[in-house]
Amino acid sequence: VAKKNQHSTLSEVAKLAGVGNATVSRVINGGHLVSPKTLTRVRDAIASLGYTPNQAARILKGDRTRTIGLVIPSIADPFFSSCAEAAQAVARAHDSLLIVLTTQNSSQIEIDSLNVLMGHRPDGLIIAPAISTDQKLRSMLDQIGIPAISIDRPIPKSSITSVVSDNCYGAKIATQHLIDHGYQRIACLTAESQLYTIRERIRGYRQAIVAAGLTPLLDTSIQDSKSAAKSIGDLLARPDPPDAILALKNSTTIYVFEALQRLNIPVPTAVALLGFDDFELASTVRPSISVVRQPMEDIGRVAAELLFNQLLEDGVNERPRLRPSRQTVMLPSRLILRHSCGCPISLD
Amino acid sequence: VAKKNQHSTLSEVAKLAGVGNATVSRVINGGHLVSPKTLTRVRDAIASLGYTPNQAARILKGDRTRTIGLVIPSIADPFFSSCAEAAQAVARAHDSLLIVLTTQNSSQIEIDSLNVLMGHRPDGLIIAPAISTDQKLRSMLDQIGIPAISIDRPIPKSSITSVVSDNCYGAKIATQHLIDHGYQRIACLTAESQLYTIRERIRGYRQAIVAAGLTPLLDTSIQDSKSAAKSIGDLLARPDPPDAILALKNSTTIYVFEALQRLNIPVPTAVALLGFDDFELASTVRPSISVVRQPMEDIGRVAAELLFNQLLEDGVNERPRLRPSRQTVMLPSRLILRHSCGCPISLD
DNA sequence: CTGAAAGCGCTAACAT
DNA sequence: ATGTTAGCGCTTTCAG
Repeated sequence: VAKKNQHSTLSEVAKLAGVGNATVSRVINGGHLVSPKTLTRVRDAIASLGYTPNQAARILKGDRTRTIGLVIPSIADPFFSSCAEAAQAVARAHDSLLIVLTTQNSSQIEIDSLNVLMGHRPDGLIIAPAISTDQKLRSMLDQIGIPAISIDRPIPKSSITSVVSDNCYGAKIATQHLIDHGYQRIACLTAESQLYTIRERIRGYRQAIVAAGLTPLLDTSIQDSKSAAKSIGDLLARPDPPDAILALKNSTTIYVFEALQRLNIPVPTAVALLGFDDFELASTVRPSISVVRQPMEDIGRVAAELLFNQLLEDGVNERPRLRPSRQTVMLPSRLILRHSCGCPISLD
Repeated sequence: VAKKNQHSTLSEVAKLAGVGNATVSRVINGGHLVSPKTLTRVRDAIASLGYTPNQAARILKGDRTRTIGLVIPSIADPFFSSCAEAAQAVARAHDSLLIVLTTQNSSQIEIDSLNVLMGHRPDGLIIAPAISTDQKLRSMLDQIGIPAISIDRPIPKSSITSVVSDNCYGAKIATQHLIDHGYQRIACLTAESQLYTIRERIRGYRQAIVAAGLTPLLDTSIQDSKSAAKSIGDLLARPDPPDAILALKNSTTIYVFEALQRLNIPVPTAVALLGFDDFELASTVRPSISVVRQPMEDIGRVAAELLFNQLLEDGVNERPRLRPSRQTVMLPSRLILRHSCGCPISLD
């Protein structure tokens, strides 16, 4: 007993308007080549039936589905939700639907999500890989046969273009800024040192430190404010205690700030602090926290624009070019100076 | 010159495996009623072709599309992205896809989004109405013929179930808490007083104030920390200056905090502060800020669960019952006590 | 257990 | 300017 779909169909509209299917189809696709009278009649029929074209049927006809996929670790993470918002705006401008799937940073869920997504035959796809070195992911992405772009994390050895922020440079100028302030022993604190973004930032930190003839001091074990406090305690107990701290990711910045506060260590006088990733209250807390700000929205926007560019090109050339040459687009981070690094800027 | 879709099809799998279409269909739908030998053969064929069933074609066959829609003002807003994350988890558990569309709080975009969404024939839909009193929205929702649930804001005069937090009660206990502390002149600061949520909170504030025989003191003009400072300045200049402030929404809480800080007004000694909506740094700033915390994830989760319940029921009864009786589900807010209200809790 | 065949709603030739 | 018709890829009777 098939429960008949209660949605009206194109044929019903055609019948009601007393025209053929093709005419209705023309009307819903812009109404060209249709006489004004018919146009009105059909539009009235559509309105009175509350008809909406069934996308599944259109998609089934082939070619473009006007759908793109976005696969990200989490939708609640400000970084990725900003990317998603920007990507959605671009998709909308191209008259396409963005389907967002989350992976919780699990490779398995990622593969499952990709399979679900592919069932909907997206025209293209943007992904922030859970584990960018994952072999399965790489081969899967090579198989799917639609343009893909990675964000936040490049996929090594693949031909996939990626859009990332200039993590290395951002960390480098941040470190350099601390050096310019005259700090000599700059510690670098972080977690998740296996991630591409973090490794890049560490690299930037190292470059600046070495170039200045200083000694790197790295602790990658900051899981929460407790471990931050422990780390800072250990650091300060050394014969050569740090006079500045560079935190390489959002949570670390906050944990370090909390720890310094709890340990009653005056910032920036005893120890200066410079963090990564801006957040709403960075300018409100005392002292306000200087940070490297990543262009989150830009990453989502540029990735989506690049994707649609590829789609357009592929549409023009008959067969999609084997692969557009791989590239990595680096978007500039910005140093936001506040008080915690020792800058004498006045609050407003 | 139609560019043939490069995806393989069910028929191709069938040909390769040397079986009929129906058999392949059975395999991808669980593999019941198929002999083990055939099963393996078909599965191998599927794997070697990298075949993924085309959802559009399945959907076209009718019945369930295993898709639900979520229409929210913004995906970058922590409140809604938390809802979205929770709803997606529920959808996934029901083997369904969640399609998220944003409205920027514009009624027009909302209607457009709804139309786009309906083209994909979702089984049901969750919506946080841009303007919950909007007449067009209401009639549209009544037309679409699929179960819908609203979140955060009920839709008056409609039969749509909604899931909201107990804004009124939350504001009431917050106010009561301040009263219990002994504050006598409690001002209430907010913005967007036309929104349902805010109106409810104002109601709760009033109830508590009046019940205690105190005088309400309301300012709904807090747009930023500048206007917060102005408002607070005015308030303190009165002959009967407030000794406590209740902020009714996230941004107001922060603006007020910033303003108090900038004006060098000691909290909670000169003026106590209690805010709405928890945020990551509420416990980090000094003093830490007491707030009413809304169950954001629960709202998304419960709404999705309710929706799937309705879908299941509708599936059982032949025709969807005219309308399940309308209801409003209120989820409890919680008072998170920290220092800003005057509580002597020790930080940990 | 398995296959043949009839559509699902729409688009795109091809006719008229 | 408009109607006819053949599928798109899949599910689902209905017969073997």
